[in-house]
Amino acid sequence: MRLTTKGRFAVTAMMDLALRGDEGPVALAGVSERQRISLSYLEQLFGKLRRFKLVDSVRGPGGGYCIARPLSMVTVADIIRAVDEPLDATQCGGRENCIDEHRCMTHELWSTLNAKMYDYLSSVSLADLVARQQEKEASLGAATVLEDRRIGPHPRPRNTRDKAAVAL
Amino acid sequence: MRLTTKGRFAVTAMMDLALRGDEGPVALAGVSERQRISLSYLEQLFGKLRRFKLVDSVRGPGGGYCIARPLSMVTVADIIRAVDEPLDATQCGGRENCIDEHRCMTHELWSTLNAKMYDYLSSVSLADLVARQQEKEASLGAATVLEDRRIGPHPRPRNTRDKAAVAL
DNA sequence: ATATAGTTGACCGTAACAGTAGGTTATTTG
DNA sequence: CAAATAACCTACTGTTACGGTCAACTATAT
Repeated sequence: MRLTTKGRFAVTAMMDLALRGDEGPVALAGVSERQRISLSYLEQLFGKLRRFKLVDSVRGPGGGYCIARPLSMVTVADIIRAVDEPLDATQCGGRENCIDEHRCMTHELWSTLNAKMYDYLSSVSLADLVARQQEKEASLGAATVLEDRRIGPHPRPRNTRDKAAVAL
Repeated sequence: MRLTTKGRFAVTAMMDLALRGDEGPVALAGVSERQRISLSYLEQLFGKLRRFKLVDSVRGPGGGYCIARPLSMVTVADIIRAVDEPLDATQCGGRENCIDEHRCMTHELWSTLNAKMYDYLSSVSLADLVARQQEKEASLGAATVLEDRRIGPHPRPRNTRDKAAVAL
């Protein structure tokens, strides 16, 4: 399991979707500006997330992405696996540094570590992250963090019931 | 905490040292052949390990490296920290993707993961790995894994009491 | 004196990451 | 229908780190 900003970006973007998922599809342009992530880069990441069935896409005006399952069924491990393709680059995949047919002396060490990381990231779902985030916002009394930062007129399409940009 | 083959190589090499540490300094040339790791690469790694005081070096014929502390006082985390310099590249170090002065929504997620990885790797010492390895060898009845694979004549210097190449 | 072996620094090819740019296709709205 | 929107796709860039090589140097033991 590899850990890079790629995976972090993906989790952050999925969080953004989760927090405003009930307003219909979320456009990447919005995610890009709120989370300060390059739009084209997001498009690449969401291409992968879509191929892994973690999100559904809606094309055309008012379109965007929706999370494809209940938030409690999407774990951080799922997201990272989707974008950071080679899941277990951490281990010598049988060959490579493993001597002869014996497993290398440290083989178990790495596979155990891998499992521990995977266990943790699998234990955290988007629902958990959303709950944690809302808790934080409530205690701060501030809705600023997730405000819409778009500069232009960019009128929200359709479902903008302007339920306040705050939360779920 | 980054995980790469660099760290794996370093741990493997330290294991090699640990397993024959009582025969005096261990030359990198031997480690290189036994563990199939490029000598020059090992030299780089051990330069770092030495600067982090994890090993002591002895120059000249019969020289090599010794582990600088009791095996139980050297953890895998120590080794990885020494060679994979930027310890916590996993987190946004305060800036970078963290929005405004607020910590980004996923900040805690990553720092918790980091702590979990660190906890595990800190809980495993070279003494543990050595014990595990000897157990494995005993049950296999095979001493082949750690045999000296040098091809040339390369006579062992000094302390070669030929205590059998097997173990501690 | 000579061979050994650690020490240092420069260098190289590859691959992955992070990001950019341009285009195409589908869908909604006026 | 036409125009705007936004997903989709491909190719390309610049940077970084990894994995590894090479050559020169210094200290030490025989």
